[in-house]
Amino acid sequence: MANAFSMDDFRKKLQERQHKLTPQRQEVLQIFMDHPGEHLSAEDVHDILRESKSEIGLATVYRSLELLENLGILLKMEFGDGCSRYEIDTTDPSMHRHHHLICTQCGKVMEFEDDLLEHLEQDIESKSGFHITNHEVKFFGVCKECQSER
Amino acid sequence: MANAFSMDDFRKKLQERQHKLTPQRQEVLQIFMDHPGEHLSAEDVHDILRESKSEIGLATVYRSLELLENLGILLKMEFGDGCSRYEIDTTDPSMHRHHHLICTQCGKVMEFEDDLLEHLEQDIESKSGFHITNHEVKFFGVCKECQSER
DNA sequence: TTTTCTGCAAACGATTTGCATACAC
DNA sequence: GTGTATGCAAATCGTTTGCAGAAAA
Repeated sequence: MANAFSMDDFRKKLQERQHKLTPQRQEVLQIFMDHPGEHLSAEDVHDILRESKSEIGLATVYRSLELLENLGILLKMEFGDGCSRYEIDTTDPSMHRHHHLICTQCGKVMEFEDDLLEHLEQDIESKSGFHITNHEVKFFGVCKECQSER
Repeated sequence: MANAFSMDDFRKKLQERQHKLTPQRQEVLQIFMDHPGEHLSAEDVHDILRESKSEIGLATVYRSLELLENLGILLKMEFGDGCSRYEIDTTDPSMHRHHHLICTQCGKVMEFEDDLLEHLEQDIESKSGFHITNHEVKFFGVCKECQSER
């Protein structure tokens, strides 16, 4: 089980780079642990924090998200709605990245696991000399629910 | 050859929706026809127009791009550099969409043809009930040139 | 104590919009 | 002529940054 991520791991990663473990950073990370499978924007995080208890400056939220991304804890992604969204990076070397299905009617984002792209990556690397480090796949369409509504 | 796109097709599409064929719109489309394989932002288009001859308001460029996208003539895409980019939509039912290889060092964007995703789409549709209308695949990595520079 | 954070407000860059004028039809 | 488009400048929205005070280490 490579991804039982804990606050302790977080502390360690911070120390390695002489960063400090602040309550704000803990709270931001905690939100992502409490909302698995969601794709939260900076505003989302800020709102959730406000609702629960602790007000954190929006700028601090942005800075925390950037830090968490640099530490490899969060993944940053864009769904075309004008803001960046994040989720915990559950990638481990033996796992396959998941793809996103984005409903163009209700905006819902679903996830889909697949490993078909492994072959494609190898093919691309050998044909183009490009060294691939990451990929991002988005499918746009209409979800089941929106299809049944008329 | 389904994609010999012409200004006449453009005129027709505009008329269908009671839009007008203005010189500005023609020039914007012409730029994309003159720059195949490039992924131009609104600023890029505006700069090219300025360099060549005709100054067009930036707002008009944005409005033209949006219109061309709605008419299905341009495809809008994001490469994570903070702005939307466009290229002529060369999709036709018998062709496969191309993917993008984005070099995270020099920012270069290359294209890659593949049809592996056809199977994946069918798989997703049958498993999830999601009706896929489009997809977008990006590979991030380091291009051949950047690899050889140290 | 020293260095790194936070919060605020101001700055930013891409994109959008209101409105008066200009132009395609 | 009539309705749509343009150009400009102002507004907007997400995100970033400068700086002084606060808090980890």
